[in-house]
Amino acid sequence: MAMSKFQQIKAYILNQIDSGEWQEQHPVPSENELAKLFSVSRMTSRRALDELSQEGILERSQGVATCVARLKTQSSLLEIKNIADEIKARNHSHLSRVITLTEVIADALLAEHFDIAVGDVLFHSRICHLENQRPLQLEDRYVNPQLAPDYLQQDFEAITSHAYLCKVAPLTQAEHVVEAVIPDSDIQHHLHIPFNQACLQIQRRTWSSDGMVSYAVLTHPGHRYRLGGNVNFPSINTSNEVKAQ
Amino acid sequence: MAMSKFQQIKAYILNQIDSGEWQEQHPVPSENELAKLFSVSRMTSRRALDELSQEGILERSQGVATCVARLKTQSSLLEIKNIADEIKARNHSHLSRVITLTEVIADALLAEHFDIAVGDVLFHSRICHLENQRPLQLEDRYVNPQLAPDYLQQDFEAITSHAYLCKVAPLTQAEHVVEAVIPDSDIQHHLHIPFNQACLQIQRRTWSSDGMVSYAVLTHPGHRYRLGGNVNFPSINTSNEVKAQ
DNA sequence: ACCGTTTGCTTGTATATACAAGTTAAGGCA
DNA sequence: TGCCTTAACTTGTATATACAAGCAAACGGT
Repeated sequence: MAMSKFQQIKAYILNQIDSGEWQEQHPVPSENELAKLFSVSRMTSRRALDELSQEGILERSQGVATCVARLKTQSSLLEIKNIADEIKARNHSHLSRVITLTEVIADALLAEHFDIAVGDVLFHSRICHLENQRPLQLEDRYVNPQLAPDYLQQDFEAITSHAYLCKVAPLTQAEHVVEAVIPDSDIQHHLHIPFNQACLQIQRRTWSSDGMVSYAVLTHPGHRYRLGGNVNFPSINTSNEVKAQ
Repeated sequence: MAMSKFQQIKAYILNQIDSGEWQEQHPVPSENELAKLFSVSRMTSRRALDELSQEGILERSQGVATCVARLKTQSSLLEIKNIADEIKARNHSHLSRVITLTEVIADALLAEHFDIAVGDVLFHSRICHLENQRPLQLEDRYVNPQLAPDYLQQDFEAITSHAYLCKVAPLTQAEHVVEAVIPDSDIQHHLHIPFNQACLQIQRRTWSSDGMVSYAVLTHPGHRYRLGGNVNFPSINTSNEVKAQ
């Protein structure tokens, strides 16, 4: 593999965190300790810590220590594409559990969303996405059978439905609606949440060049999932002066 | 003052980009050139380039050069600037009702958000925004007194706090976090919502060139307010990766 | 003209060293 | 006890040096 030394140290640290050995706020070894442990110079161990802190995995504070950061489960709004990528980016394990995968008949609401007739056939999948064995998202997806005829034959525990759809019907546009809801008891059960827990729900409609591909309702436990975003304003922050402390 | 050397180099580069001197894809001086220019070691100039590339300002490619990155297409997604504009855009009446306008002492949470000490003074306003006489948003805003010393003397039923802050401390950056919550009884009361109604809550932090300006918590009744947006996908996320775990 | 090698740039990794700056806890004096 | 100094850590900045790895253009022989 020929991983460079600082990458080995990063991998080691991520491993400790991932395995639960080091919990949130747990102090990691200091630069000097890591340098000794791995027989490298301090600058090398430092680089590992620096990059991990940059990535939001660790938090450093001068004069004190470097600790495992509180995980914020944040995602930028622009990247609501793939929950699997998001989880993997946090170096956590991702599992998809297929709950339902079948044909359904469009009711009035679905017919309106897809702009089809009531009674037309759609594909439907209900998949629960788990991060480190804990439910993070319940994905209810309705798919246009014309654009993905083999949808029901896929193994969505091996490839995400999103990835599959991107393959067979490259998306050109998406629309999101975000709202706060208290989900029905069925969803509560799948997400392992208590009664009356608020949830963040994203309704996502996607189009390819050939028309609307899918309508997905993504429900997240409100207390764990955060949907964040940064907006930068045109003028670049030169940030030369002060910080008003 | 007393900016460290690598920060001076970063500022110099950002300046060149901001002034239009260096356009997209324009190569910036090499590590060695910068080192000579600023009379620093290569490791120091390198750090400036490294951080800027990490921040997405520059793109580096081994063996070739470091160039100004292509600007990313901005999201039109979170246009959460001004609830008053939004209501007026729907041709409805907008009213602000000031509930609280006072000094507060920073607790641990606020201190962390503002990066100040616990016990420092902040300004606080709680304002309820009504659409057609019905509550649509409860705005809890904490303001840096250094950047808006006259905040408490304003009449926020005549001008929105957002508009005032934009005037006295033009914003350069903002960060949003959206989540679903069940608010406390006080907020429930102000928003006229029943017990255990889910709400969409936006936490918004804004910066001007002189530092962080304000931290606002905007709470909306879940059943009425929706946060929507369109995202266009210029280049398609290949996302071919099958996860073999 | 074609093709491989060399040369000279670039960025990437790694080390040893030095001092500055921030925090905490132990120690000592009043 | 209470307060202050100091010592012993931590992270942050900066330097000089070395070699590895990637790329491209100049060079040279066929």
